[in-house]
Amino acid sequence: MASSEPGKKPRQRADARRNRDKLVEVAAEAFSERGAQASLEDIARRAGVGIGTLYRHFPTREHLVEVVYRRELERLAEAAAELAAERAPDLALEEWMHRFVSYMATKRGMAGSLKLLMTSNACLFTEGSALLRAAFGDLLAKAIDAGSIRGDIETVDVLTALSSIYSIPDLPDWRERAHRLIGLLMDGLRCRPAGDGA
Amino acid sequence: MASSEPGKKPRQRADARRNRDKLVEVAAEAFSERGAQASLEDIARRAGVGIGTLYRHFPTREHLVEVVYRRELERLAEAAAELAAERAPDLALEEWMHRFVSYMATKRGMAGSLKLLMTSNACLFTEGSALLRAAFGDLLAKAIDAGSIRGDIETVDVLTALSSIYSIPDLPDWRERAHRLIGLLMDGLRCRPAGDGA
DNA sequence: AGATTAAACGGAGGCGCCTCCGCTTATCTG
DNA sequence: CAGATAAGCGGAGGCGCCTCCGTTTAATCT
Repeated sequence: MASSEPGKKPRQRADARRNRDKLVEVAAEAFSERGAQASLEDIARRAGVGIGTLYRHFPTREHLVEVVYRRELERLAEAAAELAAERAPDLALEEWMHRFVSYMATKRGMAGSLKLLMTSNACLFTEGSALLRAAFGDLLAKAIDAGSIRGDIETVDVLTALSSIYSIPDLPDWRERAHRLIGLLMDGLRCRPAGDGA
Repeated sequence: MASSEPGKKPRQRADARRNRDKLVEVAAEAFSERGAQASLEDIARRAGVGIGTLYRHFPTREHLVEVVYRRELERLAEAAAELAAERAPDLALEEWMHRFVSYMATKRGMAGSLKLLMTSNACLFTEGSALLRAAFGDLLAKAIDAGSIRGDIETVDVLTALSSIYSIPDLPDWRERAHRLIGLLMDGLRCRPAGDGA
């Protein structure tokens, strides 16, 4: 009855795990640069495995897309802590917002395949995105504590601003625009010596 | 300046029209028996034309599906008049309802491709289906006038009944069930000599 | 009728999807 | 370490999608 142990480890070969990881990594790249309809055969090729291996690990395109999506989300959340540790609070916040937009771009590309989560642009910080909420809230709080940005700011306000930024209709230069807008947003948030408007 | 005439007839070759018609006919068959993802190459083959010809007439699968759908709808509406002319009013009504269910089955098969019209099962008698409404209303009125079915019936009531019939979840024997239910519905509608229940 | 012309044809070819199954190899056992 | 065993691999093969372009042919002109 050794098979009924709670910490189940029936067997997973090392090469299998390696291939799986490599596939996810390559797929993330492929999806972000060619959209969710990127060729699966191409992904397999770039990962250095046979197409059969890809299909064994991910029975459908949607399986693969979902795994990639989740991984990106977790990475983004982790990045917040790293950035907070190695940069000035306001710069950490800014950099994180840029990454957030890039992430949204990827997610956007996968929208067709992901029937989930994307129904409206309002539900972005629900569900699995509680992680993102927390990450963002931390960065913002740190920046306020450090006095690098204005204190009269609610987390929700900035989230709303971000929402409208990534909700820009799919123009060709979507990413550029979004990043520029983040620059503007940061300028608005930052504390300035003093000054009067005109 | 002969080209600016209002009744434009720039040119359409006879064989082109013939091929197009044949394709629609074959496609209707294919879609109804294999769903909307029936092989386009197979349709072309069965129609006796090259795949290139199919794609010239219908640039995307959706184009073809839509044309087929509209044709079926028109046919169904026309059938009402024919049936009314050649059968007893109650039998005409019954037969028409059976055809209606078959039509819905086809439409159901194409649901994936038709983003339109199918959003909810409530909107079935809107838009282009005004034709169907009219056709059905006529048949029902004739049957009531002739005294073959009960007079205390509203068009809307029977439509509602039909709606619930074709809305049966996709069980394997979906069509059978639906047709049996129509039999029941007709029994209920028909006038009977007299009689007391138990 | 014969010549002319462009509308229309058709299918080869390139690509992607997905399945199937014979071969490899990591892991376990003695 | 050798042998056993099944987890895992991979790519050929069959199918469908769609494009492209050389060939056919209906319609028109003389």
